[in-house]
Amino acid sequence: MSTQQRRERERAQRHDLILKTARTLAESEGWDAVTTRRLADEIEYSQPVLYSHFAGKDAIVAAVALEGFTELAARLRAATPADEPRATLEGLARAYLAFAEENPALYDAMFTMAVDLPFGQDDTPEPLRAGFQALLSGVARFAGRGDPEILTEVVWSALHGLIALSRAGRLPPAGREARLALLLDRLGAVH
Amino acid sequence: MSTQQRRERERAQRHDLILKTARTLAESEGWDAVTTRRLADEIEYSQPVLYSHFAGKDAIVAAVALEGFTELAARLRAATPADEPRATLEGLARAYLAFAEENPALYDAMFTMAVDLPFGQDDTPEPLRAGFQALLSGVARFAGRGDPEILTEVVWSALHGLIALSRAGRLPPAGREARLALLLDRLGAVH
DNA sequence: CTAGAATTTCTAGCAACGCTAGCCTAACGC
DNA sequence: GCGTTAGGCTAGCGTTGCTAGAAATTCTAG
Repeated sequence: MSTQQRRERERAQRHDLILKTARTLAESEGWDAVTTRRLADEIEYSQPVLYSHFAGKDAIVAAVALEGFTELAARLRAATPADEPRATLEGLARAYLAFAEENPALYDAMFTMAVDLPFGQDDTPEPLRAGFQALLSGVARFAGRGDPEILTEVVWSALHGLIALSRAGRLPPAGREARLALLLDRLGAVH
Repeated sequence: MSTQQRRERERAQRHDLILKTARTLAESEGWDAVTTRRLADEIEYSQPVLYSHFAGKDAIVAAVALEGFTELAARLRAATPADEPRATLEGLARAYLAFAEENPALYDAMFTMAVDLPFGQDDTPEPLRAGFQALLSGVARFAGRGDPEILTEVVWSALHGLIALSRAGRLPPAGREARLALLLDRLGAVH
């Protein structure tokens, strides 16, 4: 009985090793470098073991993305709310932008690659729900008469848009703070 | 002399045929279906001819994306400005969203795939410049005291964010109009 | 009209990708 | 200590983007 427990523990460790390696590799050399061969090589196992843990490469990316949502949610919860609406939103926005900037590959996995992570449905994975909830509970503080969910979705969209366009080289880096200030002015006021 | 002109004309036609076929195929079956073999098959030539027109598959996607920017610019210019700021922004926003909705694969090529189309730099291709300019000239009408470029960038980011998150299934379709209304309220007011 | 030259197009194949069948080894339970 | 079983590995399939070199076509000139 105990040997089986040890095996399961070792399997769990290898499971985490795969995810950790995939993430590290993606962050340092980009997702293109994360091939099944390269990944197998890094963890010092052969390719087929990957498929005993995950259904395929997409599933690995999706699992990494889920980790990302958990971390993002934690970052957003750690953004301490201020007294004023605008300052509260600023804290959330800066936490969100910092997360995306510090973990570009992870953010890509969450929003650009892992398209088939359902959201806003019954079978939405818990980490995704937690991520939205963390943003929502912050935004709800200054939603005023409006629907806090709608406001949260718009805030989220705007932040994601800033990141996506910046990353694609469509927005000049110089105007970063000015764009954020404008966004906070417009969305951080109680209506 | 005339035979060379005919050849150049034929080459140009085939050039356009490749782009048209790639775009149609992408729009109907997704970019995954656009392989060099499939594309060669559709235009009834062999693979290597593709490489006599474009440096590689990425270059084909980039060329399709450029077409997209030209069309998007036209759509935005066609959005007739209204007297009120909010209505003007609404026209632009609806034109932008409609374009993205009607040409999902094209929009993907423009913003998700063709990452190496430089922007905001000296060597920015003309269609990209035109696209931003079309949005800018509309937004500038109600920029108020603020920097119209910054406002344009934020508007653009917000719209792109809405599209990107919606497409990834991250935003419930039901709230579409509500999100747009909120966005117009906040960004379409003169400050 | 024909022979040689030049250009264009195709056939065939390379390396790398995600993924899998089937053998082989090693650990386990009795 | 031995048969059984679980797990990992080798080898290979089909597909991808891309390219070298042969084949075919078109043009030029006598």
